[in-house]
Amino acid sequence: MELQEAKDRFIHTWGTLATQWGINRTMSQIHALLLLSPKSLNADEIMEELQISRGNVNMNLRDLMSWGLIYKQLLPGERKEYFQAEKDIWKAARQIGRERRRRELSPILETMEEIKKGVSDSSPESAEFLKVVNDIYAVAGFADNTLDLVTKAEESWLTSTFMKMFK
Amino acid sequence: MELQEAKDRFIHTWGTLATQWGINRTMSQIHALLLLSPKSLNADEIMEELQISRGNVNMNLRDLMSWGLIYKQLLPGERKEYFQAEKDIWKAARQIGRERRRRELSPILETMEEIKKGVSDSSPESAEFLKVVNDIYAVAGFADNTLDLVTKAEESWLTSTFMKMFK
DNA sequence: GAAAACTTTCAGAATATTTTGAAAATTCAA
DNA sequence: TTGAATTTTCAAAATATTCTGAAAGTTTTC
Repeated sequence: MELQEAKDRFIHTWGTLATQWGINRTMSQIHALLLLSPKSLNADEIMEELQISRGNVNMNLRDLMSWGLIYKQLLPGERKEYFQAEKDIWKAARQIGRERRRRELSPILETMEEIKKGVSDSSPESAEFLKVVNDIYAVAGFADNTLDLVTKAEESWLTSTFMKMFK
Repeated sequence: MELQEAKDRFIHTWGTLATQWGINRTMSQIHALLLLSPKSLNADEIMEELQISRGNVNMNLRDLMSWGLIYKQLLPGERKEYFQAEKDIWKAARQIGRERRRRELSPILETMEEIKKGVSDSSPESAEFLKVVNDIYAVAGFADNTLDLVTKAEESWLTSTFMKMFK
């Protein structure tokens, strides 16, 4: 397998896997491209490499920055904006964890809390309903706490201390 | 807030949240409906309740069963198939964790492994590429192990021993 | 074995998401 | 300032996903 072939395969696969996670395919592919690129790239280079439009590139670069996975770089003597990926994969993974926690777990907790407030468990039916809501709240809270802990931890702690818990 | 209103809100919100997780809205709503239903429901009742077609109901019930989140029930004296949700939310959450691990983490590990095999780190460029691949492999492996252990653990262990780590 | 009751399938329709590309906005150098 | 270079926006087009409903398939009953 040629190096370029392997890289292309990586980028392609990364995009496909992302869709399963509910993440835009192109966003993932741009991320993969920047992860693999030794130097930072500008919009034109990304358009050329992935054969996609300028608008698409712009939008997804913006999203990737909001996820904290890439950085904008202004090179001296260059008008164009250059982008580079966070190359520390553990750091990037923590960032993804943080974002998913904020975007996906927090809304669950908020909604369950609101529902809990609004319903009194005066009737058996209400009590049963509230049990489900409370249980989901507890599970989501557990996931939320765990993700919080893990995303704040260092790689070394995760791979040593944390993993030893399970022994 | 009326109980029925709260239930409807729960079902609606659950569906909306699901789409963010890359999960079909209707599948989630059917799951929510069954979670909240004291008795098991048949296809017609679900069609009526959520105002969706028979084909849609059938397909999503099938998916929910493949996720291990609902069970088919054959009631004596009834021709129709009835469905009930796994009411133990911790059990359901473990099931979701197991499935996501199988569907989303395993493919990453497999792909990274294949790429690692196929590329020799003879050149500096190859070595750099392999570093990214190896790092992703390590992070995915960590997530894979953690999810494996958590999905095998009991609720009591998770909420007591595990949570003590946060102190 | 035939018909009724029910479930499954799947092609086409409806809906939702993503992408394009050109116009508008912004930035920067002179 | 001006205008060239670059980025951003967004309506329309392309694509992808989900849903429908009727036909085909299966199971059960008599």
